Amino acid sequence: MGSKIGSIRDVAHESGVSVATVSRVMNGNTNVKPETRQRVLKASKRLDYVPNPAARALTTKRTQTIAAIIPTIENSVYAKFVAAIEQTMSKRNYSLVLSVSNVDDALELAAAEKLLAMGAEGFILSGSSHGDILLDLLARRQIPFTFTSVFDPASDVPTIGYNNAALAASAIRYLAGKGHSEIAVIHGPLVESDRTVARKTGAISAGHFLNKLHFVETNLSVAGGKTAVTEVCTIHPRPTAILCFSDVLALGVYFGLEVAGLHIPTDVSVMGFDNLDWSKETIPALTTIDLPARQMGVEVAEQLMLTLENATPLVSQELNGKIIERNSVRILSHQK
Amino acid sequence: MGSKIGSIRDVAHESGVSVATVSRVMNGNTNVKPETRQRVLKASKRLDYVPNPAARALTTKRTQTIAAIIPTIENSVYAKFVAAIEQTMSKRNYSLVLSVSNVDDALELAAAEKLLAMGAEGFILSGSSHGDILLDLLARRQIPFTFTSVFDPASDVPTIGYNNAALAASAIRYLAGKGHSEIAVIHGPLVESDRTVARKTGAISAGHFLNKLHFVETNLSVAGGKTAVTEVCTIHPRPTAILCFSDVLALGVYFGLEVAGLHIPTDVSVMGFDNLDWSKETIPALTTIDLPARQMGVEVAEQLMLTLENATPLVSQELNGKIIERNSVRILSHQK
DNA sequence: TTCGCCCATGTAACCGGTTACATTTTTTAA
DNA sequence: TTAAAAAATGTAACCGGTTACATGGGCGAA
Repeated sequence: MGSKIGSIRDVAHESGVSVATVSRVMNGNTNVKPETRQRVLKASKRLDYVPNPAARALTTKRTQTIAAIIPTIENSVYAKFVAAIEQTMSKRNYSLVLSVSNVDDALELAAAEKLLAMGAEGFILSGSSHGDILLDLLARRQIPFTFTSVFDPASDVPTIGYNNAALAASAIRYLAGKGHSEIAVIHGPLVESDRTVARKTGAISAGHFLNKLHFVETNLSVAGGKTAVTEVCTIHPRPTAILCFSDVLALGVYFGLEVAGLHIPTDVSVMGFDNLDWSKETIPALTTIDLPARQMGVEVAEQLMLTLENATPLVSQELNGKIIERNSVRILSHQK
Repeated sequence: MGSKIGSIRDVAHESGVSVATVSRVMNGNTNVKPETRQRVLKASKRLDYVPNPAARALTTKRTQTIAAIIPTIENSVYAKFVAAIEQTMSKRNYSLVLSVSNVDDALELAAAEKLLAMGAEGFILSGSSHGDILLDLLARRQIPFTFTSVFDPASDVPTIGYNNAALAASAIRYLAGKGHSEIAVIHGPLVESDRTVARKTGAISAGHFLNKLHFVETNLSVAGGKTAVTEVCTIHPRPTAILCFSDVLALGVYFGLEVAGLHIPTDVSVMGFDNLDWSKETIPALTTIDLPARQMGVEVAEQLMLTLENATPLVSQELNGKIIERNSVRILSHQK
């Protein structure tokens, strides 16, 4: 009935050594005679001993916990990202605490304070626009943190991600290269995401020589993409291509165009952003931009762990997205 | 340059009171004179003081951390579930540590040990089939835990979820009621999910009076659903309805049927499971079974927190799924 | 005025690890 | 054989909170 959880002193007593030796065994310290080690291991197994993480954290000042604040895991690419972070950290016995929501600086700050009060040693933030109070807080406490999903060599904060503006620009250029000059761009709320803003900026910069670029803002969801189509259809002349800043939107567009009786890519070309798992399965298969979400998760997790262990500084890193050509974009014949 | 993080003694010194008083203020204890409280609050703000969670956990023996082990967050309904858990716990200052992967008992055990060593006080497990070693471990340590996504009043472990067998049976009955008697059922790997097994069992029990029920096992993904269609099309006579044990599969089926040149619901009816956000947007809108993923997350989080605080026992709870009729299932006229 | 009680506050032990330093044991070298 | 060096192990302080218990001040009742 020993319901009490065993402590290191119990193990020490049980195996007839001191607590220091037990501690050494538990931490893989080499200066322990093999047979002593065995004895301790046996005893700790017998007592079901697990070192108390709070006690350990108290002395070592390490919690092995990293926080991530992300906008949502419910759809899209964040789930992939989070899964990669979790896997990478779990390999090295770190844990991830997650907080969802960063549309609002105040909410994000509150979440961060909570995460901090839980012992998070490092922070993963999404995008590059965050409240000064939060950034100050992290700086004061000397908490390492990175921005993700963006790459900006000019930022003081390390950024690990891709160049959203350049990627959007390349998408526009790709479509232009296929002969499209009337292009609609569907995107999620600008106020919620600096990445969306960057993509829009990039699109504009690449699109100024085109007839027209039409931006349609909608909810970042399948439903949002679907309803945006009706707005696109009111444009004259009707755009020959729709660029969606997310595959999720593109899926909505597929359904919206079906409702409108428009065929992809014969009547309208569609291009996505993200390269989610299913995007190659749509009919027609979706031409999109592959974002290295998984790689980004691995990268950010690894850098943060390294920094926490060796105090090496975090470094910005650009990950490359690339256009995946499939069948949803048509070459405009009258253009060639 | 006071880079050192302030401790409670610093705050005590700064505000000219004892550590006990500071502690009382930080914990909202009432026995503190208002003006003293103010003085302490000021000082702690000035020093950017945040109580060390490890030290607190060490004495209180509470970490306010709950672990969840889920099969995947990458698609489907788990993301919703996790988001709900996180939100619910975050309101009460609990944190969620997540581990992804439970296809394998050994892996799951390893994950659980890690989570335990990180101080998880409660566990959320998915489904009802888990290794005995894990269950013993949790029992020995007296860690409260629940099975989720299933409801089974006969289980010794509290289950919070829905009755998978009954739901699948009701889906079959629904289709049969619409005149379908040749039904294909597409589902993910049986070995990976006892919920899938339960659904299959339920479908069989409700379907024994039908001409035929054809089960097709595939990957639990859009791609899996799509490829399963080709197998369904080889069945003679061709099933008039396809029941998918996940909306994700159903989406794949939509694309697969499009490839096969079959129209929904004219040629084939399709029914899903989950009621993901986008399922009402498909063309035709998907008839499916709504699973209360969000509610399940809230429920399990709340129960666990309650149990940890008041030692109230966990109780099984059935959440009701229900059929959402939309336009992807046709009434077979020759049947009426 | 004095006793007793309550409220506010302080003192110090304790939680369970880690680790610097001290001590004992073993090995190496002369 | 013995001193010195190296290896193994032990002792106890410390991390930063919480809290039981001790103390002291203010006030009402007698």
